[in-house]
Amino acid sequence: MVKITDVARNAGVSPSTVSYALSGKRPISEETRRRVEAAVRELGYRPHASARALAGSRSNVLALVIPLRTGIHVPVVTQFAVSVVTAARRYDHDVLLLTQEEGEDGLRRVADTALVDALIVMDVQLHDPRLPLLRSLDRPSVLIGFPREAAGLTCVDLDFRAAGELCVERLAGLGHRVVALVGSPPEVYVRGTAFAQRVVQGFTAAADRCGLASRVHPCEATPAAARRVAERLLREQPALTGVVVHNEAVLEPLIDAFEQLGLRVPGDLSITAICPDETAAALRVPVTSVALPSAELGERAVDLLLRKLTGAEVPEATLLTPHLTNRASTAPRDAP
Amino acid sequence: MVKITDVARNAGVSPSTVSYALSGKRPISEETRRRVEAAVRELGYRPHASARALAGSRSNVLALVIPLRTGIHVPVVTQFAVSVVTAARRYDHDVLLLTQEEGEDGLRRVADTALVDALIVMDVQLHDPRLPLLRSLDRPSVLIGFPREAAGLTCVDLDFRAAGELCVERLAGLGHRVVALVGSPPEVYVRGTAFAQRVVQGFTAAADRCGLASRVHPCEATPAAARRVAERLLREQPALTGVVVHNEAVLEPLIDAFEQLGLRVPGDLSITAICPDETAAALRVPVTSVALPSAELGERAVDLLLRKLTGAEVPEATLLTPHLTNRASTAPRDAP
DNA sequence: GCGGGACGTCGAAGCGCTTCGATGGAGGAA
DNA sequence: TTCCTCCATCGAAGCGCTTCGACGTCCCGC
Repeated sequence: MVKITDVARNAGVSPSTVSYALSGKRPISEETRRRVEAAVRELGYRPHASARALAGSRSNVLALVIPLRTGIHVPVVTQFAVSVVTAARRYDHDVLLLTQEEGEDGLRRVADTALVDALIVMDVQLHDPRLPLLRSLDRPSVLIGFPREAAGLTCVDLDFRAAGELCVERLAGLGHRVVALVGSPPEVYVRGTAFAQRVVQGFTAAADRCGLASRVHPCEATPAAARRVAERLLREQPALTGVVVHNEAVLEPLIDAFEQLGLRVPGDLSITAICPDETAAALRVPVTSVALPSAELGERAVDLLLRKLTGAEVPEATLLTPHLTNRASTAPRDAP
Repeated sequence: MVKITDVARNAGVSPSTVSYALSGKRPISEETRRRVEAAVRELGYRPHASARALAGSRSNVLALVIPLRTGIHVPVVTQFAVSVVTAARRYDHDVLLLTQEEGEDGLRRVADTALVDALIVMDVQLHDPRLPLLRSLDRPSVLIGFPREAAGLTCVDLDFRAAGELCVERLAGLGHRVVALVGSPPEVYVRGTAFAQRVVQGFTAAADRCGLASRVHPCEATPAAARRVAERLLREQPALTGVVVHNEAVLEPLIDAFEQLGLRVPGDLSITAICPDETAAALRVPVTSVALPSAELGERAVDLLLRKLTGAEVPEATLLTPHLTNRASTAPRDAP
C-alpha cells in the first residue's frame, strides 16, 4: 500500500504539505502542488479511508435506511437509493445501506461508532419511533416523508396533499362530478404512513372545494382486490366518472376490471394516478399521472444533508411541487 | 464520545485489557471480563469504527455493486440487496452500496482506500470488463452470475441452465410436443448476460432431448411487445401448446394476449416461467414457475465472502439447484 | 538598510484502537 | 524453599492521516 509518506518522499516535501496540497486547506505554491500531483499519479496513491476518517473525524459516508414493508412500492425505493448514491458520489461521499429491520439500534450504532457522518431515513411514519433518537443524535439527518411532529427535523417529500388536489382538479376541470380515490392498502393507513393520509386529505379537500361527490377506498395490492373495489365503486357510486388511484400495484388490474365491467377508459371513466412516470406510461392505457419524483427526492435529500454537514442552516420542510402529465386515461365527461 | 480509555478507567484495567476482553483474542479472567462488560454497558461504549479499522486493518464493511440496466428486474435486485445486508449484519459487517455506473473505478476506489474488506458484484456479464480488475485486487470478491472465464473467481448463481431444462421437462412430462421460450429483451442477449443465455441453452437442450419442436423469442419488457410475440408464436408454431417465459415483466401481458387470441391458460396453452415466486403467485393466473431465489443468493454470497476473509478456501462455482412450483398455468395436453 | 507581513513549508502531536512483547504473581514440581 | 511455568494483565508502539503552531524566506515600505 502506498501512503502519504511515500508521496511526500517522491515529491521531496513533507507529509503535511502533501495533505495540504491535496485538500487545499492551506495555500501551496503552484510548483509544489504540481510535484505532489505528479507523485500521486505516479505512485497511484489513494488515501486510506479509515486513517483519514480517524484524523479528520469525518468518514464521508452517509447512511441510507430503506423500508422493507408491504405496501411500499419497490421500484420507487430502488430508484431512490440509486439517486442517493449517485448524488452522494458527486460530493465525494459513499452510502451505507441499512434496512429498517435493524431499527433504532441500527441508527444508533452507525452514528455512535462514527461509521457515518449523517443519515437519510425513508418511509417515515406519522408517529415514528425513531424521531426522538434522530433528534438526539449528534449527526444530521434528513427524513423522506413528514411525521406529525417534525419540529427540529429536516424533511423532504413530494407535496402529496397538493398531488391529491391536482388529480381531483384535473378531473373536475374535465367536467366530472362524481369521483373516487382508490388508495393504498388498509395497513398503510393503519400504521399512519403520512403520505397516504395526505393524499386523502388533498383529495377530499379538493373534491369538497369543487363541489364533487367523493369517496375513498383503500385497496390491497392484488388484482382480486382491485376487482372487488371496482365492483364496489360502481355499486355505491353509479354516477361515477372519475377515479384517482394512489396504488401503483393495482393500476393495471383496476383498469382491466373497469373495462370488464363494461366501462371504457377514458370513454366512460377518467383515471388519474399518483405513481412513477414509468409505471404510468407503460400501462396498456397510459395513465394521466402525478409523478413520484424519487430521483429528485434522493438528490434533494443528499443536497440538504451535505449543507447541514457544512454547518449551514436548511429549511425544516421541503415539499416538492407535484406535476401532472396528461396521458390517455382522461377525457372530458360526456354532456349529460 | 466515550472511548476505550474511559472504559478502562471505569473498570480499573488498561485499555489493552478492555480490547482483549471484548475481542476474546487473549484469555481474560472471568472476573475482569465482567467488570469490563459492566463498564461498557454503564458508559454506553461503542468502539470508533475508523479507529478500529485503522488499527486492525479490517473495516468490517462489504461493497455491494448493484446494476442499473434495463432488462434487469428491479424487485429481484432489491430483495437481493436486502438479504445481503441482513446476512452481513449477522457477521457484524455493514454494506456499502455502489452503482454499476461507477464502474471499475468505483471498485478500485473502495478497495484501494480500504473502505471495504471485500466485494459482491451483481449482474456479471459473460465478458465482463471488471473481471481482470477483480482478480488483481487484494480483496476477495464474489460474483453473482457466471462469466465465460471464471477461473480464479468465486461465482454464485441459480443454475439457469437447469432451470430452463426443468421448465421444458415439466411441459414434456405433461405431454406437450411443441414449445417456445419467451426470453429477455434482445439487448440482454446482445450484451452477453450469462444467465439469459444459459436459460436458452437449457431450454434448447432439454427440448431436443425430449424430442420437442422448439423456438426461442426474445421479448421487450412492454405489453405491446408481449402482444406481438404472442401473435408471432401462434403464426409460426400453430401447434404450440407449451410456453416457457423468462421475462417477469411480460408474464401478465403475455397471458392476456394469449387469451385475447382465443387460447385459454392452461386449457389450450401451458405456461412455465422463471421468475420470483411472489410474481408468479400474484398473477391473475398463478404460474407454475422456477423461483429466482434472490434472498438465498445474497446469503450464499455473504457466507462465501466471509469465509474467504478468514482465509478459508471456497469453491469457485456455486450453482443453486432450481425448484419448480406447480401452479395453475400448466395442465396435461389434450389428447390429439 | 532594516523591520514587519505574507506566504509556503515543516515537525510533531494526536485521532481511538489493536497488538506485540514484557511483566508480575500464583501455583506446581523438585 | 527454590525454580520454572503459565496465566492474566500492562505499556508502548504504531496504523495513516490531519491539523496546529512554528519557522524560515522573500518582499515591501519607510
